[in-house]
Amino acid sequence: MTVLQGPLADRDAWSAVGQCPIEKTMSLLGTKTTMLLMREAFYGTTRFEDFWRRVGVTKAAAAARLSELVDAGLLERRPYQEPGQRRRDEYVLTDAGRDFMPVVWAMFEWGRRHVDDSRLRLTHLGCGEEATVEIRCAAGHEVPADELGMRLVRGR
Amino acid sequence: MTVLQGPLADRDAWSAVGQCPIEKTMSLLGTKTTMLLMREAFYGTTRFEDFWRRVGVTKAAAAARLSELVDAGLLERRPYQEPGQRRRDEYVLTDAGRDFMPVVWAMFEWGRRHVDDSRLRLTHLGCGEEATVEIRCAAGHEVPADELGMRLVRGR
DNA sequence: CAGGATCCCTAAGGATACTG
DNA sequence: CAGTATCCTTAGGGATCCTG
Repeated sequence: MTVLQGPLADRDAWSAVGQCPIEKTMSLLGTKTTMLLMREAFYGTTRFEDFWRRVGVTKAAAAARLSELVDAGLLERRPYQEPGQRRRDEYVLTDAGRDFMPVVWAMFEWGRRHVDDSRLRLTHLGCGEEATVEIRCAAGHEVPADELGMRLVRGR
Repeated sequence: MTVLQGPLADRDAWSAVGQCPIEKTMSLLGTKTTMLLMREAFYGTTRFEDFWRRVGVTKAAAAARLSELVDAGLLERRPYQEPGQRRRDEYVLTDAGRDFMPVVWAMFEWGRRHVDDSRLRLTHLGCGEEATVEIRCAAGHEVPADELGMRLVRGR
């Protein structure tokens, strides 16, 4: 599995490292509804009504989670106006929101392979090939489980 | 964003597709404790005591989530015996568990970049380069948000 | 060390009704 | 359409005590 390097070798001496980013991410966005709202945003949904109906939750739940997503910076409220209607807001992805795609699609892929047996496939529209979520290094190698390590950098 | 192709173009006509794998994955494994237990498993933790202590939860919570992970097939109980001690079980990753790595490390990466500002970095031990979680197609292209689509395959 | 049992608390959601 | 307000239920988790 993941190997801990240098000062990290002793898993119990991690106090200097601080709270884990996984924990912070889960505390902020770790509910089923939140993941499904992000899925919808990736599918192109922007209107409140479409969000709660497609995700299958009540308006109250959708409103609460959408506000959290806006506060966390993954979605942005943008005003729009339909002819003859009053001004409303729609929810659009920010860069931080788009950056969340690997999380959502990694869950999709795991579920598809190990529980769901779904017929849906992620696709690269550019070339038509199937797409997957993978761990890869800056040199371009795909990183298998036993070659993945954790390192502590200094400064920022 | 993600573009829906062919019969999927109308997001509201998805009844044939069935329940989303993301939803199933979150229903099964969507708690903070579960994610942190998987993080520990990736770090190499196998003993019950280490799990609950390092994740920072009570033994009751750890036992409940670990059992779920075993039932879901991500961890496996394996008997071991220390000299002079009774037989106990340790928890080791299965293939399905290793397959869950992109989910956990994608969360890690998002949190590190957008909330935590952590000094930890994923590393490819083979070459020493930094590793990230990315979406890539079978032809080897990295897939940007606006080139990711969803397709419905037939049969299995 | 590896749990199971009990009691209490909190966050997330469902249902339903109401407003601009 | 886009929410807000209220009431209720449930799952996850903390604390504490007990057992093999």
